[in-house]
Amino acid sequence: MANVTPFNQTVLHWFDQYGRKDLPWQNPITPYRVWVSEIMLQQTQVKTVIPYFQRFMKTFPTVIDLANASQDQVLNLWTGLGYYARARNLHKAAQMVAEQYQGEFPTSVDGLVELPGIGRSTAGAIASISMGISAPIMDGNVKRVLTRFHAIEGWPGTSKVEKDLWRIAEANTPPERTGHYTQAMMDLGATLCTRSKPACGVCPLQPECKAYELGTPTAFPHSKPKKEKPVKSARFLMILNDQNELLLQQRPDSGIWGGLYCVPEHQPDTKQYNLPDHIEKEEWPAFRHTFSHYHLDITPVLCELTENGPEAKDSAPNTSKIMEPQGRLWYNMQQELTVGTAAPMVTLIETLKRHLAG
DNA sequence: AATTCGGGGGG
DNA sequence: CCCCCAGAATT
Repeated sequence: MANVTPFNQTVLHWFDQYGRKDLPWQNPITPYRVWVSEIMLQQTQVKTVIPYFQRFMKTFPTVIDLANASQDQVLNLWTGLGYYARARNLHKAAQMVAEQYQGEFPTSVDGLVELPGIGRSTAGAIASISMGISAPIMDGNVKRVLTRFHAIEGWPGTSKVEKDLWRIAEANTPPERTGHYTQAMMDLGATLCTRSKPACGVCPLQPECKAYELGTPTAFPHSKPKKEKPVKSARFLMILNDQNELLLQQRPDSGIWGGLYCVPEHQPDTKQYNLPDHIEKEEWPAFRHTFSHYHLDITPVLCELTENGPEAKDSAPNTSKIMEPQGRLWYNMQQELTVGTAAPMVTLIETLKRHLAG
C-alpha cells in the first residue's frame, strides 16, 4: 500500500523483539481463526476474549462447522461477551462463505467488507494478518498510538479526525510484512501506549512522539464529550411452572439482547405478548445493569402459573427444554443452558436457584 | 453525523 | 463512581 518509512521500520523492528506471537489466534494463523478473533475483539479486551475463543474453536473448528451450527448454539457460546449482533453476523457470514465462496474467504479488503460484521478495519486486519495483503486497520490501539504520536486534537469519533487518522494509517502501512506491522501496532497500543500509564520510557516511538514532547501523552486521544446516562427501569417476570421450570422468551433481533432468551420483560403500557396466565407472588429488590448508553434498573418479579393455565400443557416432565414456535422455552434450571442469554439473566437465574433451594 | 448495539476490567 | 476496550450497522 504505502512505502517503507522510518515509522513502520521502527515499528517492525520493535515487533521482532517484543511483539506478541503466542496469542491463541496466532497459532496457527488462518483467515477463519483471525476473523473469529477480530470479531470477538471488537470493543472487547484480549484477556476477556481468550477463553471464549478457545471454546469457540473447539466447538467450531472450521467455518463450515460454524455455518452448519444453529444460531442458538452460536449465541450460547457468546453469552457474556456482549454486542450479540456480532455473533449473529458471524454466523450469517460463515454461511455466506460456505455457500457463496465454497468455504474460502474472499482475498481482498473489498470482498471481506461485503460480509456482515466486517468493516474496513476488521477487513484490513484479516487481510494483512492472514493473507499478506497490505491494508491498514483503525482500532482503539492504532487511534491511541497515532493521536499521541501526532498530538492530534479532537475526539476520534468525529469524521474529520477519523479521516485524518485513516490517511495517516494508510501512509504508514508498509508494502511488506503488513501482518507483522498490524500486529505490532495493536501490541504497542495494548502493552506500551496504554490508556492511563503509557510506558514512554521503553517506547520505540518516543523520540518522535509529539504527545511525549508536550508532556501530556494521556491527554490523547481526546475523550468523547460526555453526556448523562438516562436511567430506565423494567420489571422482569420470573414465571415458574409447577415443576419450577423458568419461562424464557427469545427477544427480537433488533434492540437490546437481540436473539437472546430472557425472562419476559413486563411492559405496562404496551401489549403483553403471549404470556401464560400467571400471578405475581413477590417483587424482589431492583439491581442495576449499566449499558454504554443508559442504566437499567431491573426489578425481578417472582410469578407462578395459575391453576390449569392454558400453557401448562407445554411443560414436559422428562425434557429440560421445549422449543416452541415463537422462541419460548421452559428452562429446567438444573441443566446447562444451550441457548444464548444476557449477563443479568445469569445473575437472576442464580439468585432464583438459591431462593428455591433455601 | 449521530446513535445503537454489552459486558468486563482498571483506575 | 468513572472511562475505555482488536467497531459495525443503522438511521
